[in-house]
Amino acid sequence: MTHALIDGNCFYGSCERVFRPSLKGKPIVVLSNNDGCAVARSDEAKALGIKMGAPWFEIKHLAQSQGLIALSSNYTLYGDMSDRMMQIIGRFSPDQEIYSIDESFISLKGFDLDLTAYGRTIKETVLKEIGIPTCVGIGKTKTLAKLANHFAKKQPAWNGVCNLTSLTRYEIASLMKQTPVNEIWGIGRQLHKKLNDQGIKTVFELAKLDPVTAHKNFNILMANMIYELRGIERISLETTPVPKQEIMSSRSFGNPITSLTLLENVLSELTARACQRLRKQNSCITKCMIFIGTSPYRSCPQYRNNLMISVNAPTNSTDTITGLALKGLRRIFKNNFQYSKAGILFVDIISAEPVQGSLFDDEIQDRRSMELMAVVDHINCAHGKNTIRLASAGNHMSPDWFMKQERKTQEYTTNWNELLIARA
DNA sequence: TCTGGGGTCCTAGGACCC
DNA sequence: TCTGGGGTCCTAGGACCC
Repeated sequence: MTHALIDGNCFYGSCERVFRPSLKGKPIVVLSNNDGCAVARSDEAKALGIKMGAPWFEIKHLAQSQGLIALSSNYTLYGDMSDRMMQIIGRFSPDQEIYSIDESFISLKGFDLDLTAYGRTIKETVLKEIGIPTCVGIGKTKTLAKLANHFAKKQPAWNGVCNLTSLTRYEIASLMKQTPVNEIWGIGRQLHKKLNDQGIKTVFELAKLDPVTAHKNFNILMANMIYELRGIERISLETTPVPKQEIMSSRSFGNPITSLTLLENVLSELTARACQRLRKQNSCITKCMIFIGTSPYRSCPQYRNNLMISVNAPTNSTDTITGLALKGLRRIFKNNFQYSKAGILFVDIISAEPVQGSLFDDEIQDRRSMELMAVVDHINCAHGKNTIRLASAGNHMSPDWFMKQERKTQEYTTNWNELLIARA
């Protein structure tokens, strides 16, 4: 097997730069919701020492002193740019896995050509067609492709394309000896510490470990990582999207909420969003969890609670689920707290196809509800989200309304009113 | 003043069964 | 004083990813 991993460099920042070329060459960061912390950094911003996830209030001073530019996140824009990028990449292989908003694996199995040159062509095509710079990593397994991508990004000599399959064993070993073990896909903070305690500091040292012992000392994931580093495939390419086993819709609020009514509005809309995603993958739920909480970062009285709710018969109806969610909310809501977060989590997701009705279920009602939801989704898709919603979601009340987004750019590609128009 | 939102997989331990 | 062995299912929590 041979895989390539293509990922967008500073993807969110690059999307912004496509529409505002003046941002090129400047230190920019894209902030999370509520303008909370940096979730994307340009090379220039990294050079200023800004870490991933750095809170904005801690790096704000760099705007004055170093010309750092911060933008609120514009997920509609990034989602659309991602779709376009993935489509372009998909032309280069019959098998593609879209791993995240900015990363895609493709299979290069059986490709009898110069893979390094092929990687370069992919990179150049994406740049030419949508203006997003990427890096390409090629390896025998997904883990090796990830590692190659890391080299392509970190070491300028590769020019953005690193093909491990073109190197000798000794060359690969030498690269692995220079690479700290935590650069591996799947080694986070805790595992890094544990491995370090055992004297395993480099990728090379990890690859040398006995997978069976590693399974005992850690878990199966660690064993798989070692096999993958040795070129033995353990993680396969997922070319067809698998239905989600969990769906979460939650928000933190820039300005805390104290009133039950407002919290009901928020939860109602979050539930509607989650239900829409549920129907999109043609699933139902039998259980869900709602949660609310104050901010642990504020020095106000703290309260956090959640409630697991069971549904009578499997459903994906916004109407039914919202009713249950709001009823649950009233049970866990307490007065006199400053709520900073709310959300709903769907667990126990099952296919919508052969729904087993409960004894007490009115089947006709259920079918009508499904039809109603299909119409709602259709209208919201054609005329913009939130065109139709439940009355409990309130009038023009959206969770995003409570979000701080002071630096957001326009939806250049998905909103007629915000298209970029060249002036003569 | 100010710290995101969305996921996955694995393991341990409890409840329950025979 | 003594308290099986084996199995399943479920849940909570930890670790990781982007």
